[in-house]
Amino acid sequence: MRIGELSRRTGASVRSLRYYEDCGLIEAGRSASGQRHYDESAVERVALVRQLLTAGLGTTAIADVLPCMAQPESQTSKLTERLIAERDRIDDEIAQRVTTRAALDEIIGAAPAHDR
Amino acid sequence: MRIGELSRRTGASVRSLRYYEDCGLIEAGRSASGQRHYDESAVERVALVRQLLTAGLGTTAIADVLPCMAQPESQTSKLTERLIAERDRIDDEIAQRVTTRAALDEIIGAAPAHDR
DNA sequence: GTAAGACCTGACATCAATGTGAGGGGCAAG
DNA sequence: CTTGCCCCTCACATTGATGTCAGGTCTTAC
Repeated sequence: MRIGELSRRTGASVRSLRYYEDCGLIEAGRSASGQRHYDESAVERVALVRQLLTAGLGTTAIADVLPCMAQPESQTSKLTERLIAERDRIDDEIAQRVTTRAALDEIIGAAPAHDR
Repeated sequence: MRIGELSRRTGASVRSLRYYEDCGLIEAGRSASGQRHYDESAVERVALVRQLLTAGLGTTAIADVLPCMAQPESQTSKLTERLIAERDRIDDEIAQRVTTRAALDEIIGAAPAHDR
């Protein structure tokens, strides 16, 4: 499939897909005329990239950890360290948000009942 | 206290403190010569601002919800809506991160034991 | 009063992901 | 062959919080 279809099927803009490629997050074959073409697996791959992006990973972090997620056998201890570091960072973010969420919730609870 | 001390006591850079003021998140008195001075309560206030920032709220959202947090009686139904919207957004972020965290954790679990 | 250090404003720089526009090919249907 | 739509690259713009630099003023201790 070409980039427009991949965009439609993943929800990522064409611009973003090209950007992900620049960052080494996805790969594309090229037709003789230079147009990108993707196989089916790209859809899932892009979904994974987007999940990690919205989880707060940067593109370089994703570039590091993606190989392990695609092929577990590629996992080195260096990469495992990286995975652990990112997991721990996510843990911190979760903890921070849980705390703040509770604070907001308490204030909301103090509002007149009909506002909730 | 002046801005340098507030910076030291909160961990926020001087630059950031001025920015928070521009955004209406903190207030400062001014000496005759124009220097900002803060009272003790500013320390806590800045801490709250930073907590909300790291929870992913933008400065305008913080400007909206801060008044409620400082004085619950200032809460209008408009503001309550805003609080609920932000809480729900945080909920989404938490859910997203929990999912991703689990995925990372599973991959980490597949690594050779001595790497963990 | 002078030097050091803290403060002031204003403006430009940074990072990351994405938007947007220009200018130019590619390809399928009529 | 032309029309319309998709694609290409390059490059500049955007958003938000923060860094950084410049040129000038204030405060404090000597």
